[in-house]
Amino acid sequence: MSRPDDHERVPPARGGSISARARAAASPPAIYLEGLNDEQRRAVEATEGPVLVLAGAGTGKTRVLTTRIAHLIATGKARPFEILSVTFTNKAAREMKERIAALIGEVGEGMPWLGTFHSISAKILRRHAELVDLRSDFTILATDDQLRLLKQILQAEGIDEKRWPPRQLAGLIDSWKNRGLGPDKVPPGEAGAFAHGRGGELYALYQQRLKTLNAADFGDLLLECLRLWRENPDILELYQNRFRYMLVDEYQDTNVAQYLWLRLIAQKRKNLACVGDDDQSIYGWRGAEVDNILRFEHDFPGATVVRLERNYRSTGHILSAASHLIAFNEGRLGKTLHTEDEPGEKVTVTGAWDSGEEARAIGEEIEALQANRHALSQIAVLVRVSAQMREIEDRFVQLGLPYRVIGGPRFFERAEIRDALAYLRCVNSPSDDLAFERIVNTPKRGLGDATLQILHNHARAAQVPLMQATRFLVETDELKAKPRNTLRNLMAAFERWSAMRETMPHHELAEVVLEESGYTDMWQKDKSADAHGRLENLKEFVRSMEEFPDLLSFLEHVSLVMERNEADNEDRVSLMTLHAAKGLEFDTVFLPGWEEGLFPNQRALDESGLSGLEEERRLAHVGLTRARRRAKIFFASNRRIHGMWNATVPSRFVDELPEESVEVTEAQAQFGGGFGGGFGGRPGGSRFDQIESFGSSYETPGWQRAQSRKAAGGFSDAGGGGWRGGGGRSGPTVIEGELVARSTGTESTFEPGARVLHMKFGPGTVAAVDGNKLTVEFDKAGRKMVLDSFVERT
DNA sequence: CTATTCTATATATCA
DNA sequence: TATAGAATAG
Repeated sequence: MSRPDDHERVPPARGGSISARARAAASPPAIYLEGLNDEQRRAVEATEGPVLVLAGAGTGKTRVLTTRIAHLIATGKARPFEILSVTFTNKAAREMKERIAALIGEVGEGMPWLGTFHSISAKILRRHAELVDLRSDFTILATDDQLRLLKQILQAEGIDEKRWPPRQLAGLIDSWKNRGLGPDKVPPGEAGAFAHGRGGELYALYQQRLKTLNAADFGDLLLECLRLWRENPDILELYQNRFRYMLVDEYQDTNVAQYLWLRLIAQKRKNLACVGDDDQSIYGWRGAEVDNILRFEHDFPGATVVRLERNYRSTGHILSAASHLIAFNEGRLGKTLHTEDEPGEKVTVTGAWDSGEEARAIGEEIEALQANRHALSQIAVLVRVSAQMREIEDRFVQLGLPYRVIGGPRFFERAEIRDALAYLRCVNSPSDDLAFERIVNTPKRGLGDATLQILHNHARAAQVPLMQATRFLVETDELKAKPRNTLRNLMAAFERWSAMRETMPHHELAEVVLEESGYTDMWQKDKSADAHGRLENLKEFVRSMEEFPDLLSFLEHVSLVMERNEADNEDRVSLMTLHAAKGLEFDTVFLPGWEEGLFPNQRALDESGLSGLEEERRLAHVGLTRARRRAKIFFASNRRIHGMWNATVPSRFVDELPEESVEVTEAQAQFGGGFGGGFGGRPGGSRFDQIESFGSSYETPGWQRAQSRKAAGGFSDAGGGGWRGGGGRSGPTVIEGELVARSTGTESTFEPGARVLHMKFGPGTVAAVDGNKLTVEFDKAGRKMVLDSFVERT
């Protein structure tokens, strides 16, 4: 993305250089300002001093941001390379570039300082790497490299990985880095929480390792940038002077490190404009500090605050539902969204018997919409946790509904891509130990722990990179004959490839390397389901290299900016998590799983209490405000959690919606009466008779049933194990009826107290019988629910 | 060293 | 229930 920009040496503009003035004069009077409402216009034109734009969902935030940049350039206040513009995702950065280009004509590389915090920091660090003990070709460590490194450190320190998982340490280090804390500044209490007080020490060791590897992890990009500026005031001043204007998108998502970063860089000119929405802060768990936005006026005295409250996206009912809900939060700056759009359809709340029925109902509603010529690409299903996706996907597959999952593992995080990358990193830099380790035995070459250990020992003893140690060792008899030959061949191959670099375009070289190393072969021989897809990914990987001039620039940027390019214009339903949906909008949005425990998520509540709840509520608000014309909420009364069925209760958020904007329906009339019916669950069934509207009230049978269950204490009182209590317990009759209906229908011949033998769990005593399901107290395995066909009488 | 069996674990995710 | 990673057997 960012090639070295050639504007660097142009002397800084002074008020209005001739060219800038000429440009300003040449452009017709501010066409780009047309169509903005008063507030938006104010946000664009308040160029001087600190500005906070509180932009509610759908109020034209991105438009303000891009117009503001266009305005700065068109009026000659700054040239493109004097504007620092920070976003959180590459996607946002890309979109912004496109929109600016559309406004003021092609800027292309002219906005070199528009990017993510990380890419901008990396760019700065590469220029001054030596000042923070790195070389300018340092590698950027992805999460899995980071974990491997930590694991090595834990092993070297003799710390039990079981008791102190590397992941946990990685999480801790991350959270310290998010708060701008170096190893020396870690609060003793927190450092003590890991491995008997060795947390801080391990953090320091990790940082030390990074330096010797000439590597930085994502957190370091920011942290080292901070250190660079703090320790070198002259360099700080350089950047303070260069950036005449600064803009930050999604300010509510900034963490402490990013806040400090901004504060340093904005200290001098103070032309910092932050755009954000405290009601859309949903990343507290990864270090975002809502406080940053709540404190803005305090941190930047004299700040101009502009509120954007006119929503251009959603209809009245949707907006009032979202506003009413979010008003239950206490820690907020307070905005009142309004629209001049018509009220539109009410938000629907639909209760379903279980998650399967919920998925069915969604599928059917989508088919109905489809029959009404609703574009599938304008429909989204937003879930709280990705585990919810499977059942919905299953349903879509059955119905033949085209869908796409948004989010999930990124292209460059896939194993095959990281492997391929590791090969290239080795070709590029023989001292890249992490890359070498990754691929020495991939594909399998018969090199195991033992061999690797020898390499490691020598490398450490001689203070040389692994590859160099290997080159030396294959000429000695330190190694057994077999691994020695294997390694010698591998080293020869790397030498060959390095030589080819001179004579061959880098993407062809990549092909050769993957072919000759046997890597492509490995996947071709693999006959698992996803092997084909992996080969496709590898092809795409090689193809994507063509977009870069050479291997070096490719490597330098993949870790930060490579994304799966989904040039998919097909008409499909989108399925994603609520988090992934931020910033998107759809005509129709389905919101399944509004149940206590799932949403608001129990874990969020347990770990963060009230602030956790408020973040969950903001997430609900984000979900609702993604919808332009239709928002459809669902909850199920029974859901499987970690494979165990649980009775669930509608989310409190459902109760926080304004009654006048909500319509309550029932997914399946069959169970509406509660008792008696419900046997013989017919799959499919007719399409519309199941979704009955009982008018806009909270008085449908299902609703009341759900409420009474809620009042009765819900699943938490049901013994924790869902239905396992069966016979003995006084669980809701309906549940048992349903359970029997789901089973083969034959009543088990076992009775409580019978001794049985299970093929897996061994001997046990039947505690309860429920249809053909038994609850057995096993002598060894404990209490489990099993099908009677899996045990025999003893 | 590799293949199999076993066991622990399960919010969200950006760079 | 599903999966990833570790222990164990071959």
